[in-house]
Amino acid sequence: MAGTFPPPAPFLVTVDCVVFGLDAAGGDLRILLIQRGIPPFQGRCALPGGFVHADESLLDAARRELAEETGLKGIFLEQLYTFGEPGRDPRGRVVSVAYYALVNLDVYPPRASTDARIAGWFSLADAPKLAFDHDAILRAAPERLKGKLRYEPLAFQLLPAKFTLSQLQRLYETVLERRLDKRNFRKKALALGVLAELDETEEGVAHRAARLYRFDAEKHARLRKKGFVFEL
Amino acid sequence: MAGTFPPPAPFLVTVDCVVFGLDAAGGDLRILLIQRGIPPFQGRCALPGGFVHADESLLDAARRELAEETGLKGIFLEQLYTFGEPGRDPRGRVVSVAYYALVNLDVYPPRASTDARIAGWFSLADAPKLAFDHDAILRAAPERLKGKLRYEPLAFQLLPAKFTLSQLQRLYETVLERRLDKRNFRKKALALGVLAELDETEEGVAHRAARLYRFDAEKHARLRKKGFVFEL
DNA sequence: CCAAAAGTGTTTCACTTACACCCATGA
DNA sequence: TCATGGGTGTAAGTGAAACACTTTTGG
Repeated sequence: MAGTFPPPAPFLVTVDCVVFGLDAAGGDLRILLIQRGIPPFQGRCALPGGFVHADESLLDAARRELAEETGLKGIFLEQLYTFGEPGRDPRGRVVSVAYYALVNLDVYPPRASTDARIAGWFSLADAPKLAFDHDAILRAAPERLKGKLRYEPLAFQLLPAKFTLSQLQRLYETVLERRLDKRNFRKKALALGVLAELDETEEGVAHRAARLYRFDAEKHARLRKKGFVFEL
Repeated sequence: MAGTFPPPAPFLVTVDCVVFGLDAAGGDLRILLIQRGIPPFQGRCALPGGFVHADESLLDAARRELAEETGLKGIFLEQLYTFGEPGRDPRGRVVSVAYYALVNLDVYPPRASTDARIAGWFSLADAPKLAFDHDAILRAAPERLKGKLRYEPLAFQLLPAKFTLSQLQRLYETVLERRLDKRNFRKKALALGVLAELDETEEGVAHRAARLYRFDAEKHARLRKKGFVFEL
């Protein structure tokens, strides 16, 4: 590069994804890990991800790697943070742009299609030690989720399309790590005006069936344009 | 890289800094731009920044570039977002990790020390068209600042060490783009318990001199450990 | 004495919190 | 009939918002 000294150093760029999934009961937030099929760290657990290709955007790369390594497509994906300490990757100077993804476990049973094996869904508490500096990436993600859940309708990415208010509440309790009052939560949730009540109830439960709701994304988009801020 | 196909693409990595500065009156938030001394976009305005060296962290690179191009040292610096669209830089595939910085204009009159010239402090409204995709980076920064100012004591990075409550209020009004009630603001600010009242007043004003305060960072750190969350 | 900003309390309203019982269902 | 979670209202308290005048200082 004319005029620059020292000359720019060559880098490799990867994307890595922290994929959050909610179990059916809604009481446990899990992370999807893969097991590396190739060195370095062969056999170790890691976040799904890989090198960004020459002609694709960072987001496209994250989408592609997620599809290749986990089979997940079309799910919520947002940039989290970029990690670039020298020495974080033995293959050389590698910068990793981390993303976090949200998915409902029921709808998308993941399956790998490349040489990375799905290791499975892990609770944050009992995730194994990961390859590279993926532990640090993993720790950063729940903080972001915690912060965003309050002010953006991210919860509906983790729930099935039709859900009960109790499921929604359990999700908030799980992510925010505190108990919420049932009556107050329901009042506030319904007052938002973006939950559509369905003429259906859940099935196959051994107690009174709960009413189902869906998130009205169109209504939310309309309200947002008028200055409305989702807050729960 | 054994086992990867196609082989990882080579990238260059830059850091770019959106430097916010507050004018003395406190009513205008400005951005520091430099004028590029070398191609590409020679002569155009741009954000201060440059290539990350082989052996330095991203944050260190941001600090170094900021010092080289603007003379600013030891100021608040936090990662903002990473931009990596193919084609965003004519020199090749370049990923830019953007940072934002906060500085008080009085304390740090900036001066360049490399071939990048200081172009000056610009209001967001009348910033010129920038090199690369720096316009997009520039647009992202105030959003982040707006969000963080409410929940973290960032304001004190923009103000002088000793400031009046009116200055603080003007800053909040400027960044949040809405008027605040004077009595309510002062009540809330003082109730936080992290502002130390000084036995001094401002000088050289053509009206009643206001009491000066400073931010008590130690007290804030102590309170934070006990679960206190700054909120204004 | 005038202009300019500093400084100061109270009331109203909205929202948050705390709290307990009956209902519907399937096993 | 029992166990399980679904569903509901009210009262008290807390924090936010609205609001106007007097004080101090330098010019």
